[in-house]
Amino acid sequence: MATRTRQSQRRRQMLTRERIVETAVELLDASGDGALTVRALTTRLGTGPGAIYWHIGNMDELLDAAADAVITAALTTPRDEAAATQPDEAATAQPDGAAATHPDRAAATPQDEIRAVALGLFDAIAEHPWLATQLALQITRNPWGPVTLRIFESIGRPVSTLGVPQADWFTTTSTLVHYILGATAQTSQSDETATQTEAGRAEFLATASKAWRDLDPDEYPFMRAIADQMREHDDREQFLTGINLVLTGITTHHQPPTDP
Amino acid sequence: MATRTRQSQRRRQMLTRERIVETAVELLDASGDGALTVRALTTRLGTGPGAIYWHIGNMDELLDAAADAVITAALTTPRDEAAATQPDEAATAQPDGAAATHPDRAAATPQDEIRAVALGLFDAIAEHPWLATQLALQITRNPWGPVTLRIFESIGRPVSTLGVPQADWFTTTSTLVHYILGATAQTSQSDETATQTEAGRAEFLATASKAWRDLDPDEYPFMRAIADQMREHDDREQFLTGINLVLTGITTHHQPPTDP
DNA sequence: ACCTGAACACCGTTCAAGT
DNA sequence: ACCTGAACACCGTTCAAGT
Repeated sequence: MATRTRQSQRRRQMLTRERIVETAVELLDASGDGALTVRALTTRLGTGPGAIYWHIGNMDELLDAAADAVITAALTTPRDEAAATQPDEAATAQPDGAAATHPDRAAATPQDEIRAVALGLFDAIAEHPWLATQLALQITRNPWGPVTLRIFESIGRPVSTLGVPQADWFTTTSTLVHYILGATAQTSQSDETATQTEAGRAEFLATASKAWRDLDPDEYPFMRAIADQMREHDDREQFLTGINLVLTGITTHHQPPTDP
Repeated sequence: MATRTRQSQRRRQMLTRERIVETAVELLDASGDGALTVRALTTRLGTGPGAIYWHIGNMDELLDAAADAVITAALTTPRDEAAATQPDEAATAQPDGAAATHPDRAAATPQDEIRAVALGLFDAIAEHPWLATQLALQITRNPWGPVTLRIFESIGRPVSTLGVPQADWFTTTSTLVHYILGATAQTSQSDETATQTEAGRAEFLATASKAWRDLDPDEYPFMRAIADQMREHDDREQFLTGINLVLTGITTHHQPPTDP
């Protein structure tokens, strides 16, 4: 039968840590957060649990490795891909002021580079929704693990050419990274299936908007006031605006306007 | 024996959803993230699992309720407490520009109110470390759940009196909230025990700083460059600086300086 | 309506035993 | 050195049965 040959084929290639991490990412991509179990791995790899545990210490380590692999790819990928991965959406959803997404070679300005890295992370999480949860967990449990380090380095590099005094590099970069992580955490997607199509997303926004307007006026006056903006907003655009807001804060804090 | 009487005492007061949530918070505070199990609840409440599931739908719902309870308390608490909860630290660690922590009545300026709410969340997470993980999980799994709503409302209210056009309220508030959530997620504490004492924290910072300096110079030039700042930084102070940076970005973006 | 407690399905992890 | 597979401890959750 086909099953037997596929299994033996799988068995034929040797089991490595790399192959386990690869399969873990596949499982997570295919079926989301709860799908990565040792047993799912063993059936897909045609082995037993002991084989897995020979190569990886435990489940958390594997989750870390999977997240690290995807994040590293997202951060080292040529920046153009970030915009190219979502072809149809990019055309409609991408508004003005997103010139950063198409630098032909090296980024033009540090700001462009920061925007490009941020969008790279944003898009990576859009492609791998489990990453949002995983990033959040890693950052709380191991705040200076390899993933956080890589993100800090990627954002910090352009920050260091931004003109802020070196003494402020750490705090400045932290502010940017923390915003990026907070924003991507919430933006991942509310309902994995409903948000896939454009119509489904519109419906979701309309529902949420209506829910906000129906809130208690005494307890939630602000949320009611912005219910309309909720319906009309675009996550990616809002994310970029936030980046620009923080960048404005950083630069104006350090270099008061030279022209009167 | 004492055990028997205590148990029957517990049994005597009726089991309510509220009492279950209360006990859940106690367990989480006492022993952290993994300590909240149905069985731990049953022994502590002197019941069986069936009794628990009569009052709460499932474990996730209980976790949500626990987080909601603590967050709500942190957001409605008179702002003074935020500074008062960490008496000795507040004296040393609190630098300049933190006048916001002691408004005698209503906050003086919107900025002060925003800082006060943010610090309230920061301190709540410092007191309940499991909140960091829980907040991160909730925001990714249910981006517009009650907890997020409450935080948005608390930040959005002062934002609406900041002078930015109403059309930008949602995006502006999002930027602030996302920064706050990202920052508090990472800041919770690296090693729960080691960071409790001042000496332990200093040692942790020194170790991390040294680790950064020992990184690969080609891969991590930036992290190496800021290793010193890591050793000397204070989380709370850095958090406040980040808030101020974002606030600067918001206000300068909307009201160009009127004086030349 | 509210609670009991045994039972179920499903985890991650271990480890003697094989090759 | 690398893998097998049964076994263990521990989860969340259900449900017939009681009061």
